[in-house]
Amino acid sequence: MSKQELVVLGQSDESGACCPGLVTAPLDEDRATDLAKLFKALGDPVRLRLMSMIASRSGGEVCVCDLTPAFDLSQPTISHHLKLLRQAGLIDCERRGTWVYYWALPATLDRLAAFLKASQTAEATA
Amino acid sequence: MSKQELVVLGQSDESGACCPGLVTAPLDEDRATDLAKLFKALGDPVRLRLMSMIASRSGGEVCVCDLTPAFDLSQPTISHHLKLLRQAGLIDCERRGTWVYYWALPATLDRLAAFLKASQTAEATA
DNA sequence: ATGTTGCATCGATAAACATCAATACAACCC
DNA sequence: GGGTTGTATTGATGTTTATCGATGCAACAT
Repeated sequence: MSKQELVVLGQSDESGACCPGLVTAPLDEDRATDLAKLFKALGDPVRLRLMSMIASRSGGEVCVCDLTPAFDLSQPTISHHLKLLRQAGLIDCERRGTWVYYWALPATLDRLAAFLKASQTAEATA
Repeated sequence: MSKQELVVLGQSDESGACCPGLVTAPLDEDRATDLAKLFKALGDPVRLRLMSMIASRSGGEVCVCDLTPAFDLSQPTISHHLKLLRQAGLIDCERRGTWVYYWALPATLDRLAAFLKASQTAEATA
């Protein structure tokens, strides 16, 4: 029994076929534009913390009401950052009664990880 | 309710991540600020392509004179992006005669990769 | 219905950013 | 020296972004 891997949802494959990897070959313009949006979404401390707070709930969702008070920012600002993360495909949400719950979309994170992971293989000295 | 993805990965984690990882625990503010700078540096299509062009030269360096003509941008703009990548610790450079050569700093890429890689391990319970 | 609470959207503003032309600098060549 | 080439810096400009207060909307409670 070695590694078993089960991925649901659109993303086809991991580090190898689908995406070249940052180090394996120069990125073409389209892929660069696409991936840069993801990096940019994570390129803000508030969003990175939000993403981490959401993704570290392994089982599932976080209520916005648990996220907002963790920051010294207004509620609309947090809402705005959550929207950006959602537009980037990193998280999704659903309203349940009065509250809105967010959860991570691991496929997108995996895509980034795979893209960067190839970096390690090329430079043998890590 | 919406479908949650289920990712099972039997990898034996030898990445030796020094840092928590995005999914393992909520990021504290300092680490978030620090890592966000890296993501932001890669969050521009031009810089991402530059980074890829530089890093994909596994053995070594790229002359700026090879980078600039690959873009439809002015030379100062490319120079500016290279500076940002350098300030982020992703690349370094050296002048050799008339030309300036850039190379990737894999340790920084590895840090990002390790940070994201942990994302894949945590989704186990659904 | 009326009020209350949780969250999103709108409009405004100040800061950050990408970009360029012009210029400066550094190293070479003659 | 003077001229040329490669790269960085400067200054300006238009665009994007982070942030807020005010407001809107949805779901509950009474």
